[in-house]
Amino acid sequence: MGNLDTTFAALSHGTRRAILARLMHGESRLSDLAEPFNMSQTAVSKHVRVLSDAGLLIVEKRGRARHCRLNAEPMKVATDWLIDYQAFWTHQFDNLAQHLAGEGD
Amino acid sequence: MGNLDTTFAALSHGTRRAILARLMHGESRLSDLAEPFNMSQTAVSKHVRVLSDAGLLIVEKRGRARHCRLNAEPMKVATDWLIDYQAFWTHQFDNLAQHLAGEGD
DNA sequence: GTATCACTGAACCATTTGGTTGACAATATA
DNA sequence: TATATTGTCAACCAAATGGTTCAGTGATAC
Repeated sequence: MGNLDTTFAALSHGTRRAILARLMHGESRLSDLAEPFNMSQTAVSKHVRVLSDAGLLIVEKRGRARHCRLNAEPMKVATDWLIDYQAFWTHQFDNLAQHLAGEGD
Repeated sequence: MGNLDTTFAALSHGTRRAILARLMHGESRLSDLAEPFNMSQTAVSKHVRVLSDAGLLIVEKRGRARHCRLNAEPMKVATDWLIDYQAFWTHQFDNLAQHLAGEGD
């Protein structure tokens, strides 16, 4: 749990990103999360499991319901990794790359 | 190509992230990319294909070699998506969530 | 022209993923 | 107690993923 592999893998599915987006508005029960999706509750439950394993949300058993809430911490780690490439998407990454290559490793 | 699904999926494998990291230092031939990895060149070629399909690198045929160079643009899109959650990992995302939930959707 | 290098494509394989259904467990309600 | 709600677990399935090997293609070097 919590490594870049599992974080990025968890984020690579639209349904799971939609679940996270929903949880930005506040915590939600699993059945409420499942309602808008055109799939079985079991399927949504599996997606929640993937997100939970990745540490992106926290499930709390309360009565017979499971309440999910966002835990964005792993996203920070993922973002930190991506940010290293910022220079390459902002401007002349092409030149920079050639420059670095020219300087010898 | 270029959607969040394929971008995050491409980033979810350590080998592929290592390839991208290597390309930060400048472009590289496929065989040079493959060298440090303990797997066949075919396997690396497949990873490069995944990255290429995701738009994260550009392959240019030059003579008999394939030269790969970084294209970080899709990372910006992924980062933009992640940044929306920044408030939830910086401070009291818990309180914020409860506040938003309390305010009614 | 022939051999070598760099790479792709096809076939294969094991594992994972994303979905289904049906049975069950646990909790709340009537 | 009986019943409905909430969710999990197990079994199953098709498709995708990540790797292999072997054969072939196209460009370079000798």
